Amino acid sequence: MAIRPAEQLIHKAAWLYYAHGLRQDEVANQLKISRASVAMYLRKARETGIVNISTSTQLFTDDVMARKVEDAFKLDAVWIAPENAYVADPSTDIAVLAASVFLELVKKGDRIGVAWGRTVYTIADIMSYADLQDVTVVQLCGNLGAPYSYRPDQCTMEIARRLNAKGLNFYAPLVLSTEALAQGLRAEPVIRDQLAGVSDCDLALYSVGAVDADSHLVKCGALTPAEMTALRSQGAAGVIAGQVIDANGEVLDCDYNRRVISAELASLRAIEKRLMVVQEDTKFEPLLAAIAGGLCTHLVVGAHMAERLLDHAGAASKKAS
Amino acid sequence: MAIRPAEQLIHKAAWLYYAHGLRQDEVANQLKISRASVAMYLRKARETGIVNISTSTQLFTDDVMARKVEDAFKLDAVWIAPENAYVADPSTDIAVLAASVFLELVKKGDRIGVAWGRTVYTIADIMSYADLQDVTVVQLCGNLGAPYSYRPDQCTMEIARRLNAKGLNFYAPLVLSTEALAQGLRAEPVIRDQLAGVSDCDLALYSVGAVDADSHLVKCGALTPAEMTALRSQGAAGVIAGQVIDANGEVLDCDYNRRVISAELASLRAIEKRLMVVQEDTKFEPLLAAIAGGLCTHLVVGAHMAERLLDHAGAASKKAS
DNA sequence: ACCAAGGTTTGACTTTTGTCGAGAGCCGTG
DNA sequence: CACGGCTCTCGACAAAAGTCAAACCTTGGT
Repeated sequence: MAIRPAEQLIHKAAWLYYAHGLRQDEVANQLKISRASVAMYLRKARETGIVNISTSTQLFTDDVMARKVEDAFKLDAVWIAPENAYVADPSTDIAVLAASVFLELVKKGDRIGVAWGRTVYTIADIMSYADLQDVTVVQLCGNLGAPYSYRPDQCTMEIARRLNAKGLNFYAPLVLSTEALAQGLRAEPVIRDQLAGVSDCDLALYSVGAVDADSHLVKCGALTPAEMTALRSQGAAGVIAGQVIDANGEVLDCDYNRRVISAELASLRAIEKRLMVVQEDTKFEPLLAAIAGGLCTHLVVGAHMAERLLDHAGAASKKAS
Repeated sequence: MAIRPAEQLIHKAAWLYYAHGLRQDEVANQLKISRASVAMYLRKARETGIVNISTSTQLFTDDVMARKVEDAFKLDAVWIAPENAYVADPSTDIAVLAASVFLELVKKGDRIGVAWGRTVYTIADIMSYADLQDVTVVQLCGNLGAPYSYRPDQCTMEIARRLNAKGLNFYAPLVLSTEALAQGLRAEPVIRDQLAGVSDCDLALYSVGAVDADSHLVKCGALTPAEMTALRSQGAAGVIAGQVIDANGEVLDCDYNRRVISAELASLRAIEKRLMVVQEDTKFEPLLAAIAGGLCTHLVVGAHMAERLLDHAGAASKKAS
């Protein structure tokens, strides 16, 4: 930096422009710089989180359907992204909504647990910047080998960066080749502390993975397609933070899970706000499993998925009566 | 309204524009309306608090001076508005800052106590809109006769309006002619409940009044200039929520105070965050009194006032040693 | 002392946004 | 059922904001 006009000037410009409502050229005059610079500073201010532009996500919770889903599944809050595309790329719609919701849920001083996956990374990627103080973002599960780009540590770091928060990574592989080694690693102080700290989180952000050949676990090489199929027949219904869960949302008793380094589901359940985001319609079963397991208090889904959830709940209650 | 496109459309437009980052003409296309309408909706969205643009007030707390004041007076947080005008009208600068700070301190579900005065009204007036849910704004003290425009109920209502919150007014005169009547009124359920509810607040916003002929109490006819002078010689040092306090920040034992309907200082002290805003440099003594009385945990002042505070603190500590 | 690299600043240009008055649809009322 | 009064809507213009390449410092290395 030249003479580090950075922070100070950016802040002043942002202040005059956004708080006082001056025009850019007025700001330029006050600060004795060119209007072009002001424009640039303002962009930086937005990118740094010095100014915060957020839009209320009310509309998406106020929806009747959202209320029904809340009631049917006893969730604290549900947001439904209207599928009836009023936006160019509907697939990012859920992510944009999720990012807004996330930012609305975060408070200063919070500790946030973040899992991994395409969904989470997409959210991180489009999330706007904020200036939360004393926020810590912790990684919920071990890392995966290189080939894939939505690595747990990347998700954690990226979100921490956007929030101006501290990122707490831990470097252990997500899955090891033997159970004994996994146990050993889990006992390692660095790892143990990290995992123990998960239950102290105020907010968790994750998605749920499908149990099929398209799963990240397969793509990353943690499991072969064949193993995945086998797990499925053993009752696997979804993947949470790298762990395979059954239809009740409990850890599936299988060799793979015993070799995984990740936060225990009990720790996750101890987190007050568990924000789950599901983009793909194909993840219906996994989502049901996650909800059944109490792994989600706050939910962001598309309209289509919401309908399926309601249908399911309706059918279930009819059968019960 | 034609077919009440209001909420829904405004919200969608705001969403596409601010969250998705589309341009106005793109939004117009999506929504099948003209760009001009979009521009109008967006303005409404901002005015309704559907979108929130806030700028961090960090710069003003990060200041060295602010830290010193915090330490010297044991305050939780201090914001200093630089007097060295880098803005056209420096007097509103403090108010703008105060409004931002206020919005930063408010949380969803909060209960907020608001006093009255020019300062408070100015803040309310320039405060941007927000969409806080479940916020209640309560009036801290009785009302004043008509002539003056910064009436307690107006301040309360205006702030409530900006926040999309519920305003809780109570209609009693600030000061009565006899002590007996005041006592009677205070015992009245409507009034008593309101006053009792003050200590449940999470945040208070007020300024401190001067004890001179310019005081609002005089201008509003609650006191004559002569009475004010008399109070001054009895030890009056400032005015908080309509009550006269002495240099220690305690209620002055005088006839006037006994006739006032207002929140007790003890209730005010029970409020976690007490945000005091002082615009005028002449209110030095009153401010000292308020601080001494523990009536302020968060403070917004101008640079000049901050200097005087520090000088005072420095002198006091020197004398002590 | 000179040069290259990196970042900042600027003026000129383009795109985007704000605004205004006119027109159009809807309602309650006489 | 025609009439103001009302708000919403639109097109066109003016204003403001965004962008870019070039000029310009500052710094650190050679």
